[in-house]
Amino acid sequence: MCKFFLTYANTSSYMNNTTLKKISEILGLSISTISRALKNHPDISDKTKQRVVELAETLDYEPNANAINLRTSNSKLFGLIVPSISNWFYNAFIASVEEESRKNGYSLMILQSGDDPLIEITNLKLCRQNRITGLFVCISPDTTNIEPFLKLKELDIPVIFFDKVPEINNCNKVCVADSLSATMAANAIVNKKKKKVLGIFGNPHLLITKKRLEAFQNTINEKVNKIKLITDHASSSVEAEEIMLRHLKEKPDTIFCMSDEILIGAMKVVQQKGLKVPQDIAVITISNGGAPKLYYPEITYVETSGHKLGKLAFSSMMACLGGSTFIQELTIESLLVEGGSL
Amino acid sequence: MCKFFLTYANTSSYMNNTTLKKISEILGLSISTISRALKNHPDISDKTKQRVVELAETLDYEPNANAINLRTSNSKLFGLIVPSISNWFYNAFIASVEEESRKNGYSLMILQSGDDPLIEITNLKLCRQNRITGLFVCISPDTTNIEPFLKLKELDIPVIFFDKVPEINNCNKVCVADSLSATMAANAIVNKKKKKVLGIFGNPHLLITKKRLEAFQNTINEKVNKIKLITDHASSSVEAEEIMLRHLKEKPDTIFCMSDEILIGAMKVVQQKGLKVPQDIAVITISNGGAPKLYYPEITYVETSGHKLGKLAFSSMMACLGGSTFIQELTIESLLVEGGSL
DNA sequence: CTGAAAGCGCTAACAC
DNA sequence: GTGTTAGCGCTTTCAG
Repeated sequence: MCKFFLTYANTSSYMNNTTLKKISEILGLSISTISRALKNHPDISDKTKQRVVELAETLDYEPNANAINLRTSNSKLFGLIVPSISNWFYNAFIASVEEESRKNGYSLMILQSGDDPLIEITNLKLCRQNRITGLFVCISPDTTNIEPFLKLKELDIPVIFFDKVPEINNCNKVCVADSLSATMAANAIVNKKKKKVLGIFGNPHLLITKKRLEAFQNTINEKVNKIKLITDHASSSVEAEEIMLRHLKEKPDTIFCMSDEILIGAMKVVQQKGLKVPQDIAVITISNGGAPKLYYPEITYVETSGHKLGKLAFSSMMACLGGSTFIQELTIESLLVEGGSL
Repeated sequence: MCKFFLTYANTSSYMNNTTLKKISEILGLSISTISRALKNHPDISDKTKQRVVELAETLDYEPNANAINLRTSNSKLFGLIVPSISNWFYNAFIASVEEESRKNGYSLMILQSGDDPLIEITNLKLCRQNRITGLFVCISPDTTNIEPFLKLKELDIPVIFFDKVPEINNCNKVCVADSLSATMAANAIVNKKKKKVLGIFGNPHLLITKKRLEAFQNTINEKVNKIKLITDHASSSVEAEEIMLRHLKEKPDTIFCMSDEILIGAMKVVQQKGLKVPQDIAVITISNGGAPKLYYPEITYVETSGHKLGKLAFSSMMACLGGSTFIQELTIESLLVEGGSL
């Protein structure tokens, strides 16, 4: 006991943490016995277990994750790198991955890159230094070199690319159905017998934009061109607002927005001009579901669910961890959610 | 060299990570020399440093954070527990804290409680197990027992409560100016000579609601009651919508919303009824700034900035870490941001 | 059923 | 300038 109190008095502030050693000294047992007792190992007698568990609780013992990771080389920690968490879609994705992680005994280290490739690399280093078990990553549009990410595979750390994925083949990707979503939106417009559509798309350099634009155009145009289609590109809500304002003179009867960001810009103009939706102008968008519910009537949208994508990414991760070396490119289905805007 | 390759071949997959030992074996130097060289220690000769750094880069060395933390008892890791990241205000707060953390060489572990006290405790344990250096926490409304959080102080881990803080005194808190914000909004309404105000407030059990309601009422009423004030409570956007619909018959000329959530509900009704803002009805809200910009005209709001609060929380944390034992209750100033809605 | 001992990767006296 | 050594807290053979 004397030794115990001596140790106790000696410790620096940080050392107030209870350790196996401390418990073992108080109980007069070995460290390994304490360790086993706390994990409910069959070798240990029930009486011993009880004594140990009791004291551990009294002393508010929490295992040192660093020591465990160091010893076992199994951090039970996932990394998640995303351009920004201030986004409905990524919010939903993260919430979903986090929930699954927690349920499966993993923690999640969430890092934002702010669409800066340099910060992205810093974040990646951080993940590596913390010896993450696996990585979920959505690369920024300006990321040209994905080598650092692929290097993780040499270390047997699975990498699941999500949403914005590299254009190479030998990696795991989970995506929303870009082409299909745009096609579904286009079909919904066709079915409503619309005549003149303004399609506002995102940054033309992004793969997602190219895919959605192409699919949308094709679907609209293959209907023996009875529908007039105007398309334009906006990289922000404010740009979308300007574009909307400019093209309104051409009297479109329907607006298609490629994303929430664009929808928000377009809807400001709808409010500004006092347009009635859908009488004066019909609106349809592609969305995770947050933005369309801001308006009256609620906007009809093709749902690309961040939540579902998160679940998919997680199961893909678990498959990799389970030993699957099968490279997968997975896509979640989209769904038309009818509001009153079309 | 033989030994090196043997080791290499032997290692399990995870062990592909380069370690100081591996470098030391290849270079025929001791581990400590490598360690020093990599930290640019003055004792080490420039030639040695160069050789070491070069090989480390070739081998893609990343220090093992777990080993360092274990050894130094300094994790350079902050924990952040928040009800939800799907929220403009918390988004801004987190982004701000994360940025500051990164700039100061810390990482951030973001955890969501989903307003569930049980998950909150799980998250807290996780933080402790990872031996965080400090904690930022916004408690959920249902959290009754804050003892576990205060216990961190015994371990010399600073805790900064933010936004939703406990009602006790001996802890560090950073908050937005609840009463003042409501007062400012009320004054803005008074200055515009409005006659009949509908104030929609949040969940009546929350401290934030009580404070804002009281300040708002007092300010409106002290103007020799020329202004008629109707107040009601909504716990969600949908409820706000219903309340708005119900009270519209009483013909208020101004709507005050306590939060983004409520604003969104109220604005759906404005759209539904085709009301002109501010001619038919004026609107003012308290917000971080995201939601008011969704509408045309943009909504006038009293800004309670998540970004500023994050900065404040961080500096408060650094003060604690710097040895300050001074318990602080800090508040950020609010600011009236004029849109066109009042 | 319990203990002793080695070692995960790293840092920091302390030697020389 | 460089090496030796001990030890952070934990798991896990191997012995008894």
